[in-house]
Amino acid sequence: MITYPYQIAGDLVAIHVPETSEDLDEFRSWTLSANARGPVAVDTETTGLDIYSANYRLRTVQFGDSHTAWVIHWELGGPFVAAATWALRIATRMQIHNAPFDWCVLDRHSELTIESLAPRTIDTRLKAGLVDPRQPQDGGRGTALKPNAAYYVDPSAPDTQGDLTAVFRSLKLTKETGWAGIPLNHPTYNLYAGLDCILTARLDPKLDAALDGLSVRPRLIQYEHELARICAIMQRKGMLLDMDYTQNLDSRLAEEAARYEAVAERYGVTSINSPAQLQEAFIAMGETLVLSGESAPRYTASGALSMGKDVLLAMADMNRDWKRLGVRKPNPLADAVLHGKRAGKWRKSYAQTFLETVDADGRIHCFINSMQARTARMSITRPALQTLPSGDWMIRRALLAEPGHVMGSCDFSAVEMRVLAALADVKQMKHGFQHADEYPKDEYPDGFDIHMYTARLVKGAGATKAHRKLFKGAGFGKVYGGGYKGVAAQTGAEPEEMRRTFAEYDRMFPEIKRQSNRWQREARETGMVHLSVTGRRLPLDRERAYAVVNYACQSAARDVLGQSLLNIEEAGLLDSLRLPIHDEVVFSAPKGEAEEYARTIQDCMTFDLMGVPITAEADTGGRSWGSLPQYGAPE
DNA sequence: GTAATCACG
DNA sequence: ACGTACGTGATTACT
Repeated sequence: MITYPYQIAGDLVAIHVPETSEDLDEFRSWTLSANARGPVAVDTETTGLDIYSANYRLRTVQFGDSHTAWVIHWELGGPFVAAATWALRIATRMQIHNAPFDWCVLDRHSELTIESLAPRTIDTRLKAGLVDPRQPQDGGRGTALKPNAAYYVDPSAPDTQGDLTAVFRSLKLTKETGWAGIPLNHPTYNLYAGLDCILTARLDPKLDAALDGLSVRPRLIQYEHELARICAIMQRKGMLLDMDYTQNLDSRLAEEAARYEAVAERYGVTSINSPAQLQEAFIAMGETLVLSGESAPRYTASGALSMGKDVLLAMADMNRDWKRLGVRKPNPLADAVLHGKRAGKWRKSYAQTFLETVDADGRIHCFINSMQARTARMSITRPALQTLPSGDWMIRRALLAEPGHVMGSCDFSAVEMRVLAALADVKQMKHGFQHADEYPKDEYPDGFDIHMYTARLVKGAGATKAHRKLFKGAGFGKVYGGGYKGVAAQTGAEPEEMRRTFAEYDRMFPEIKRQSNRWQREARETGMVHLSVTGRRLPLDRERAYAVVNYACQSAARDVLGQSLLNIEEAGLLDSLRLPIHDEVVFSAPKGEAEEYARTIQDCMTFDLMGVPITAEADTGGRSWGSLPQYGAPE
């Protein structure tokens, strides 16, 4: 047995690395007594993040408590695998930092399943996020092990991940190759593997004390663990990729990008993604960069001339839907850059990422972070399946329902507006939502619409679609905490007209401003934290306290989606779930039962929130995601 | 690493 | 007193 002594928070701790079957017997007897004392911290080291790739390996499984850690060399197989598997089976409670990753690794590479691990798991990363959800770039501590261990356990605790990358470099390995290439017996690797467990074991009670001191509801902590499990199960299932289509798409986009890059090169632009080169070329062509109807060029945050999409579209004489405006002679470089950049982005960010992340069974297993944003919104990475182009079916066409299935999606109707009406007790708005079914069909041919309803409240029966558009902008402005100028800039409306619309909106729905002021005052009295309707802590930036309306609405809408996921599991349809997308779920349903699945999921996404009905509408399509009616792919 | 850009709800 | 668009992920250029 190799034992590494270390000091954590002034205590002597030991990291054991068993080498023989006698050592493993000692590990077993420690496990039995540690398990009797309380939860056991668990962690894994693997060859990287691509859990589902063919050559992926689980290298070590670590177990620990506050003073002792055991690094079991899974990679050696036989008795080591047997001992670790046994320990994972008998553990009554496990503390894991970022459990979904280890659940998925163990589910794929050991005999244990997410279903058997999750109910016994305490995720310290989830707990840290409930204390403070802010990421480091937003002024928070972040939820990684390192900053939390440093804050709660020992300020001088090593950066086990960061320091290892330095070790990788000394071994002529990189951040990418290091996890697979570092020798299994490397002392720092084993020391840090064990230390992570000890730090996790010590972090957990500190976080419990913090959560208790902040009166965070135990039910909320349990809810987040259930959502993490559901998202891990979606990740394990993955989504089928149409390989032939995607390979074809990749080469089509490559050809298209090259074609437009060649055009740009004729104007001296060698990198269409370089704003500096574009600016120079446009000025050389005699462009003033002042958009029609505007008095000055657009600038970026740091004062450079903007070369963004809006500017390029205007020069190419196109609107936001890429339709010709006919107000000027289109600039051929602007047109080439727009097309070239789009083809390049779609290829690199979508088509190629699909092909790089797909597993041997043709499935894409994105990472679903069930509690990522400050508002606890979920995020999806590797690939970012929440952000595929929605105005064109080309990319979504690459993702398929199961054989014999069709794709479905069910999205909430104006959920953030409904949540706003509920949370701010907006009388007239609530009335509209509550009586949505009673409005005449000729007034709302496509069903009740909150923005048209608002326009009618203000303008009377003569309200037009143009009015609706203005009030829709104002509604979004309220949900985002924006002002009329910002909304006017975003929607292209006249600032003066938007200012009037905002005034009318405020008169009709005075409760929003009132609630915003109340929330901001309460937050200032309680350390710049807003307590959401589900008891979630939402830290505010002092200089952007107005954002509280957005945080309250966005996080409540996220919790409504979370409850829907629990309901869908309860209804027995977890296996059909593919993705959560903020106000929508994507599912795969057997062809003959698609309508029934859609109805059930719709029911799971229908509730009452403080007297306001939350409703959802499901759609089903053909085999591909792109074939859903809103995208319109032929198959 | 930062800035800019572009994809989404 | 006044007004503020919110939240993400990924890529590329450039320092």
